[in-house]
Amino acid sequence: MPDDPKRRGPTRAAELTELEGCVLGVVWDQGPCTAYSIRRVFASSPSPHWTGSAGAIYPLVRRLRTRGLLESGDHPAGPDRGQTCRLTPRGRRALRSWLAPPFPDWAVGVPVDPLRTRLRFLAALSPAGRARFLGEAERKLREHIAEVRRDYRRRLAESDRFDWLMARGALRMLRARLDWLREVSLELKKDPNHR
Amino acid sequence: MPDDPKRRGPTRAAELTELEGCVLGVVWDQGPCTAYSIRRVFASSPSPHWTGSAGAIYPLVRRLRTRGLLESGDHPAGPDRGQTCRLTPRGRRALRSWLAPPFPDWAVGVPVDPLRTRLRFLAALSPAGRARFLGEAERKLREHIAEVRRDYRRRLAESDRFDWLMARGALRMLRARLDWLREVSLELKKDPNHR
DNA sequence: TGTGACATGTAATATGTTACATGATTGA
DNA sequence: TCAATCATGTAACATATTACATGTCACA
Repeated sequence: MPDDPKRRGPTRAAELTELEGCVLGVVWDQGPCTAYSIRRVFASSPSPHWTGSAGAIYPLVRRLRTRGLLESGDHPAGPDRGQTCRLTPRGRRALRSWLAPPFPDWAVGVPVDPLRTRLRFLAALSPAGRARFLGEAERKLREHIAEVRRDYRRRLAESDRFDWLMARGALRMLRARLDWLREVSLELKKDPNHR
Repeated sequence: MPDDPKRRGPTRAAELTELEGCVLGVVWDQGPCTAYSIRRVFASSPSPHWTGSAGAIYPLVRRLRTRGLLESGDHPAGPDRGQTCRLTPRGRRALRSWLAPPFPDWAVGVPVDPLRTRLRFLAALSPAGRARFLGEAERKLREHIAEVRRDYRRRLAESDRFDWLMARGALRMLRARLDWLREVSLELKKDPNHR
C-alpha cells in the first residue's frame, strides 16, 4: 500500500486531538472547573460522539496539565476535594490554534454518516427489507429532529449566540439527511428490484 | 456520574462494529477477495474516516474468520500468496442484521462535524479571527465539494445505483454545511463584536 | 541485478470505553 | 443510619493508527 494516503499524524507535540481541543474549549467557556464538570458537559451534550467517560477525561486533563496547557487551582469546597483547572496562556494559544485555520483536510471532508454507510450495502437486503430500512430511518430521523428542536428550545435561555448557531447547523444537517432519504425512497420506488 | 448515559456496548457476541460491518459489506460486494483488496477499498474511498490501515484490517479479517463470518479460499495466484475470504451464511446474516433496522440511536443522531465542533468555541477568537475562520472554511468546503463531484463523475461508469445515491447524500450534506457557514457569516456580520 | 510497486503482516503506541473501587454528602 | 447520588479516580480491554519488517513480482 502507498502507506500514506490519509495519514492523520504523527501528532506534533503542540497539536491537539479533537477531544483535547474540546476540553480546552469547555474550560475556556466555563472558567475554572473540575474534571467532573467537564465530563458533565460531554455527557449532557446532544451529540453522542463522546461519552465523557471517566477513563477518557481524567487522564486527558492530567495530560493537558503536564503539557502546561491547564493549571490547577483549589476546589472552592475545600482543597481535599480535588482540583479545578483553568487555562494557562499557553493553553489559550493552543486552543486558538486548534480552532483556527488552517483546517486539516478531514475536518472539511464529508462528515461520517452511519446511515449513508449502511445504504452503500442496501442491495444486500430484499426489496421489502430496503423499504423497511428507509421507513425506519425516516421515522427515527424525524423523531430525532423533533428532539433536537426541543432540546434547543429548552436551552434557549442559557445559550449564547454560538450555541444557537451550532443548533442551526445540526438541524440543517439532519434536514439534509431527511431530504436525501426521501430522495432515495422515491428512486427505489421507481424500480424496487433493480440491484 | 450516572455512568450510563450513552453507552455503546458491551458489544454482544453477535454484534458488529461499524468497521466490521463495512468489511463484511465490501466482501459481499466484491465476492471472494483478499485482505489487501479490502484495504484498497477503504484507502481509495473519499471518506477519510477509516484509513484501511494494515493494522486494522488484517487482525479484523482474522477476527471475522474466527467468528465464522468469513471463510477462506485459495488465492487465485497460488496458495502461498495468502488467502481470499468470502462470506459464510452466518456472515451474510450478520451483515444483514448490522445493516437493517433497528438502528442504534447514535446512528440516526446528529452526525459529527469538526467544523461545527470548532464553531462552538469561535468566541475565543478575535472578530478578525472569526472572519478568517469562516472564510477559510467556506473556501475549503467549496474546493472539497468540487472534488467530490469530480470523483463521483469519474466513477460514474463503474458505479451502481447505490454508489450514486451515496454520492448524492454526501453532496447534500456538504451543501447543507456550506449554506450553514454562509448563514453564520451573515449572522456575525450583523454584530461582529458580540460575544 | 536491483529498484519500485504490490502484498502480507506484526509491534509499539495512543486513545476511548466499560466496569469497578472508593470516599464524601445528602436526605428519607 | 442507610441508601442514593455526587465525585474522583484506576484497571482491563478493545480498537485503530503509525511505523516497521518481510517477501514477491515486473521490468529496466
